[in-house]
Amino acid sequence: MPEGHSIARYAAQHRELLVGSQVAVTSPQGRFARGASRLDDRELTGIDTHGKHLFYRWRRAESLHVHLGLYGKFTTFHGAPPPPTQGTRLAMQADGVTIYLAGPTTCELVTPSAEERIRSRLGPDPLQSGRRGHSAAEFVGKLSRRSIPLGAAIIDQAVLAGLGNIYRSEVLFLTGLNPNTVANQVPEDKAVEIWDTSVALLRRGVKEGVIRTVPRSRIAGNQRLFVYKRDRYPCRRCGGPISTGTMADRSIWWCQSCQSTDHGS
DNA sequence: GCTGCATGATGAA
DNA sequence: TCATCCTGCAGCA
Repeated sequence: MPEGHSIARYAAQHRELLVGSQVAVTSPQGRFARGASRLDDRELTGIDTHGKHLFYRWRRAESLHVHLGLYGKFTTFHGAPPPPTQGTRLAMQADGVTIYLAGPTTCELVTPSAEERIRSRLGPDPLQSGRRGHSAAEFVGKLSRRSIPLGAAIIDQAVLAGLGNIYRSEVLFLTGLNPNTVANQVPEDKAVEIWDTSVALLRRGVKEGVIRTVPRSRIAGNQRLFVYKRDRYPCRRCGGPISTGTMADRSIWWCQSCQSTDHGS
């Protein structure tokens, strides 16, 4: 679930439900007990995101930094919540709403300087496109300094913050780029296209709550993607085979003929 | 009931 | 490049 669009949705939902309220914060599991006690009964003043990272702001307290990793999940309950499970790291309650957090990679308090260190390692976030530090130009610059394969570069959060393993395959298909292309060999106009495509896809993901890259009119059943995990099916565009391999330690899929290394020139 | 895998990231080697 | 951490569930017996 959690690529950048999911994080943005959680942030929006939690803003709606909790910002402006005094929040009862606990750690039923106990692993965040100390942090929870520092936040308990404080007012939540805002929530910011950067790629897959969440930062919760409180009146007179350090920020809460959450990263869901591969398994982390928030669950929201209106009214009486079920008892927390053994895995419930964090519980936030206010105004009849309860939010549980289970399985995060990170759930910690951060000082402003610690947050700065985290953010300084992150590239531009397509969902913040237009804000300072989050532009196509920033992305193009970072991409041009990498001599790793493009398929590895665009899920490197230091290059582009927010894309995960599904989006990387889909973005490269939609831009017609082969994942094996060396990042710094990508022409600038194609790099800008990667950024613009990421912006559009992530925004759609935020709006719809699922990752969909295939236009609605072409969707058969619930098949929403062009290439991700589709190596047993023909390419939706050319009918050719979908290739798969491992890149940056994770599986990747692409169409050999639609995604030519020389980008069709 | 068990195994392996997954939309993530880190740190050691 | 690999082991590791965390949870949930599909697939298989």
